[in-house]
Amino acid sequence: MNSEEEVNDFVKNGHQQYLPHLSIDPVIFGYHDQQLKILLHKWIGLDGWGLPGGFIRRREPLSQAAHRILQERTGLEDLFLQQFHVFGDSPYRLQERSAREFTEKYGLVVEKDNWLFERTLSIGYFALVDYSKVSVRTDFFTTDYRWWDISDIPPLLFDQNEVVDKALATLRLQIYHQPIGLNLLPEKFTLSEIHSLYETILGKELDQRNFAKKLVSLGLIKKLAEQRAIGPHRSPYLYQFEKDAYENALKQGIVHTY
Amino acid sequence: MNSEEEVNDFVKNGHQQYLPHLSIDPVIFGYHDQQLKILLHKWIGLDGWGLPGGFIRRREPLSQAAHRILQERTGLEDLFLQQFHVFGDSPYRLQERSAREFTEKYGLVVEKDNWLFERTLSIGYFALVDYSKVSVRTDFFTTDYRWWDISDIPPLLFDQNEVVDKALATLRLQIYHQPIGLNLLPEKFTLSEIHSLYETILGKELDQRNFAKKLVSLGLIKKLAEQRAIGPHRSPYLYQFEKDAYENALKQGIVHTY
DNA sequence: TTTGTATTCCGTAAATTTTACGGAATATTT
DNA sequence: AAATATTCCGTAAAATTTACGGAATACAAA
Repeated sequence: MNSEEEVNDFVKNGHQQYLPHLSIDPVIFGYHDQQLKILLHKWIGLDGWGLPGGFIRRREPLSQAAHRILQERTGLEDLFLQQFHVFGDSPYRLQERSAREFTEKYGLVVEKDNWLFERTLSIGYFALVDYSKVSVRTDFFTTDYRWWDISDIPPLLFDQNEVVDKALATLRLQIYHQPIGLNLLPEKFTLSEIHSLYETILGKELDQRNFAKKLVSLGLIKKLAEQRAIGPHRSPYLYQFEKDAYENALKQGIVHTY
Repeated sequence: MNSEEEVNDFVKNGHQQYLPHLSIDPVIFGYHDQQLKILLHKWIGLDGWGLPGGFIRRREPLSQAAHRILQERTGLEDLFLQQFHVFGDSPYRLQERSAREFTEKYGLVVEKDNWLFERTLSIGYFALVDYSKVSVRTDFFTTDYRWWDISDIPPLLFDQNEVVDKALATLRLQIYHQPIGLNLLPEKFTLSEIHSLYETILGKELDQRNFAKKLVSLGLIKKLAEQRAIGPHRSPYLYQFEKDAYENALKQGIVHTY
């Protein structure tokens, strides 16, 4: 959606294609090189940073909409994506927005009862991706984007700081119950790599040896015979996820601590 | 909403008062006397059992709407009520319903594009109450109700069996991380009572002694000096929740097993 | 070839938590 | 006083979690 024609059509006729009152706002966590970031877009007019949201098509299943929006924004398919909460309490979520303001900011003429100004509840999803593999796309409303370190999130639009906080809390709770890493690490990875991943996401240190013991004893990873030469020091062995156990743990959940 | 006038107004003009495309469908778990049940209403016309749902007012915060709906249906305020999932994937949730059918079943004349026939996503909440303290109210659409044992849920409308299953799974997972019982047990209760409560909810046996030890060691309950005379046998001591620890555990979560 | 550097690899003992389990105590009824 | 029904208590074994340091090794530089 970038040409003026498309944008106009979206604003004027979007309600025919999309459900009003609802948006999907994904918190996209990007991990790479021991850093955990989230993807934010700069919304023009509103002049602030916000989540890369989208709308649900009228005959589109909810989870499909979430995947589509993520795909449109990042080019990624088939990743860890999970619904975590609906936000509909904050004053921002109760307010209807003004058409005049919109016209001033975007230079588009719209009617007062345009669907975009109605009260909108936000369905929060979060995803976990390798941000070095993402090619972010912007559009008419979002001209710029940036990956922000989670320790350094700027003030966001509406109640989206709350959304991000809750997403992070959910992710950190979840990692105790479900495995993570399948699409974030190379097919074959070292213990250090997966260890760093978990430490970074949880934001705290984990004993290297006990951590590895735990994952192995849960049957989630297995040691390969291969090693990887990466520098002037002993070469680490490579590990692989046990797909079956991994899938199973995703579904069933695991009860444990690290 | 019971007079014909009110119902007509709701059907015709409800969209002015309520958000379309969204409903709140609470799964109300009722516990009493070692039985765990859920509240279902018999929906006339649709001729089946379903959850006692409701709609969100246009300027009403989401969680307030959930509490209101519960209050309207059960008379209860201030109880354990929690959002757990949005349902928008099942074919039922994509379908729009037909006006003709509606007219046939309810004898109300409605237009084809009435708001009630549009695709509706369901925001799932679950609550936990003492069903002996509930006075259920019905309305024009729901003439009858019944508490159904969770092991014996009938086929429900739409995708609501899935909703109920997920609610139960969430409850059972949650009880490992957050305390339960504050509004389900008397102010002062015996170990047997709280033990039965947990066994019933989890649907499995828990060692009596270890269970009590755990709750005490977590600081969630404390033993009182009083006993309660209840039969031709030794009288049990009474216990009370430690409110502070309880509230704290609700917020922070506990990591443990039983 | 040797030496230095950076990183990986491994295992055990102590502490804590969880599990398993049975017999004595006691309030009431007969 | 005896019978009945239920509560109360504690310990030992098993399992899990935690804490922790020194030898091995791949490469680079001398």
